[in-house]
Amino acid sequence: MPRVGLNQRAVVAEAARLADEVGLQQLTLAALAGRLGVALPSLYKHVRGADALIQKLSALATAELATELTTAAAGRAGGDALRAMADAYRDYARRHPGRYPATQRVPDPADPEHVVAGERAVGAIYAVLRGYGLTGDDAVDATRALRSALHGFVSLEAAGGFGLPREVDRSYHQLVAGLDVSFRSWPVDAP
Amino acid sequence: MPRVGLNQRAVVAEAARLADEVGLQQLTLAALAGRLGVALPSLYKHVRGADALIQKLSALATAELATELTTAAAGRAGGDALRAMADAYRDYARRHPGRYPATQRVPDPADPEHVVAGERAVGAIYAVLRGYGLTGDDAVDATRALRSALHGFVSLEAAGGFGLPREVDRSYHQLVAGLDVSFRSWPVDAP
DNA sequence: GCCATAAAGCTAACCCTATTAGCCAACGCC
DNA sequence: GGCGTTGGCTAATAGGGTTAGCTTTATGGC
Repeated sequence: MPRVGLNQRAVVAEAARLADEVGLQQLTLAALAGRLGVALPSLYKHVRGADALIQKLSALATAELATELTTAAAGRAGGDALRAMADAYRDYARRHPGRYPATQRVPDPADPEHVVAGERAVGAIYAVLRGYGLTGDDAVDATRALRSALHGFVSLEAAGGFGLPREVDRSYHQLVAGLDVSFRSWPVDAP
Repeated sequence: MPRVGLNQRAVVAEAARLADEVGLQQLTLAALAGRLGVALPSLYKHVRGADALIQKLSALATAELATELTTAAAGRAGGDALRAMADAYRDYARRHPGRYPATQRVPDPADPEHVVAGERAVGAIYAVLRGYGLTGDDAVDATRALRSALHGFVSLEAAGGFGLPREVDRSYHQLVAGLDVSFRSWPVDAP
């Protein structure tokens, strides 16, 4: 009986592909094992269990997203960088409907790769905000605002929450333009 | 053997309480049945199944949220109304960590109560935006932006996504202030 | 008051997923 | 070529959801 020759990387990579096809909720060890041509319990040689698998998938997706955000913002500044990054963000979420929700898991402190990926993603946002002259507490608030707006939009869109016929692209464009305006006069009012 | 005397309302209400305690993901028919002092299959006399239960829970939570948003905005206008509504939104999500995520399910078209609840919630937002002079497509875009920002913030907060020590209340306040600024000059740029 | 019927509960059985234990065989190294 | 490591397997357990079919309670018409 020849071996399939799996390792953790391959298992997680296939899990990511499967998640994108069927959705993160429907990602099941049974289906994954079937995909890999292996019996279900064999997966336990490579991952600790279902939860650990998703955590690893989160690390992978976060790293991918961080890279795409960084690339998008490279060589741009201010509103240009913001728009490019926002587009990259939404684009990733739409191309990877299964991986994207996994990126919202908080990184496992025991997984250095995961932690680094998370820092890279936040760092990319920070860099864009620096272009608006934001640092310190203001940058923290602005980062949270940006993440909230992008994540909120993208997840409502994925959930089918936008019923009306009005073009979603236009709405996203407006949202990002609104963020640009806000960041220009950040912090918006005195506490 | 005396009857417990359940009905769908009671089952869904208890499901909502349980979800708030253990999380929507951990809401299980088995646990719910135990709570209600009934065997698991008995629940099928009142709900079609696990998925239908969550959909009913979504209808309940959406109705509650719509009411709270409407109440918060009543008697206020402009930035005042926006802030009151945003506070009510986050407050609901924090008081009801299990119900809140259920509100993001798209309403079941076959459930008139659910549909109405969804319309009331969106209507409350629309009313606030009318205070900014927004109507038509602009209001659609602004509604999506507002929902995205609030939902994004609240769900990142619930997921523990805000690691830094910076006060979360302050960040939320800034986010809402930023929305206020944006809505004042909406639409932000020409398409 | 009585009985027919609908509704509310039950048990039993089945399927699917995750997990653990323990066995066996393939691969890699010396 | 032996031999340890390790990647795969089967079997078994537990938990959740679902369906079928039975029993008993409440209820309403007469």
